[in-house]
Amino acid sequence: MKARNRNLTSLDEFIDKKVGKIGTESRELFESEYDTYKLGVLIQQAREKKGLTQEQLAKLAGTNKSYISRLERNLKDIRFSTLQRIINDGLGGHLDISINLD
Amino acid sequence: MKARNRNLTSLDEFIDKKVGKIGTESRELFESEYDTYKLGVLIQQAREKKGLTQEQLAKLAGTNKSYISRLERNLKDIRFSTLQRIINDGLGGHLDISINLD
DNA sequence: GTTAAAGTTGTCCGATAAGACAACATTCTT
DNA sequence: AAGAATGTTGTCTTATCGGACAACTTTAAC
Repeated sequence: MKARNRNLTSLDEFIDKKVGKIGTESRELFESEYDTYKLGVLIQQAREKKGLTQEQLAKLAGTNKSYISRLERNLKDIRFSTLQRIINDGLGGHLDISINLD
Repeated sequence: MKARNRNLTSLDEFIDKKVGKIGTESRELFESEYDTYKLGVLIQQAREKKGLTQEQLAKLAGTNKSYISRLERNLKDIRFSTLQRIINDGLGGHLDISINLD
């Protein structure tokens, strides 16, 4: 969501107006909330691709379905190890991370 | 580190012997510890690329140098939000994550 | 070799992630 | 439409992350 591709879209302009320009505090908050939101969507998509229910995934990952539900929709924060456990043990997948210094 | 590329290397065989085969509990522990280790190295490399000291990075990220030191060498776990804050505010970069379902 | 800068480690403590489990809501099946 | 499966939400509790700051160690500069 950061200013990585230069061609302005109407969505970017909309967000600029709605939550503030990049760099402002309100925008930073929005960005980080959006990132955790994305994480939830990512997990949900992977789970559905695997054909698992939240309860099945929870069992495999050693947690419970209420946690998975919160993770997918309204989670505030998550530990790196928890994320890994869910992806490795639960989804049988692998988490790839990289740092992009723009 | 997971069995993603198929050509066996002597390092893989060494790890198999040393900490156990993939799937065993001891190996799982090793893998996750290795992943957090990698994360620390990733941060350190990015920091050095930016020409920052631990203290400078800490200031930018709103933490202190002792935490950065631990993050880079012997951290057990980290919150997603903390990792983001360090990369965004501290390094002026962006964290890219994706789930690889093998 | 001395001094300063940079990095490491110990310890305390407040904030919060995450497990547990029940109650409720939504969606699916027949 | 009823019942079952799946998903959501409230709340309590425990474990631990992360901030603070001091003391110590290592590295760099002169």
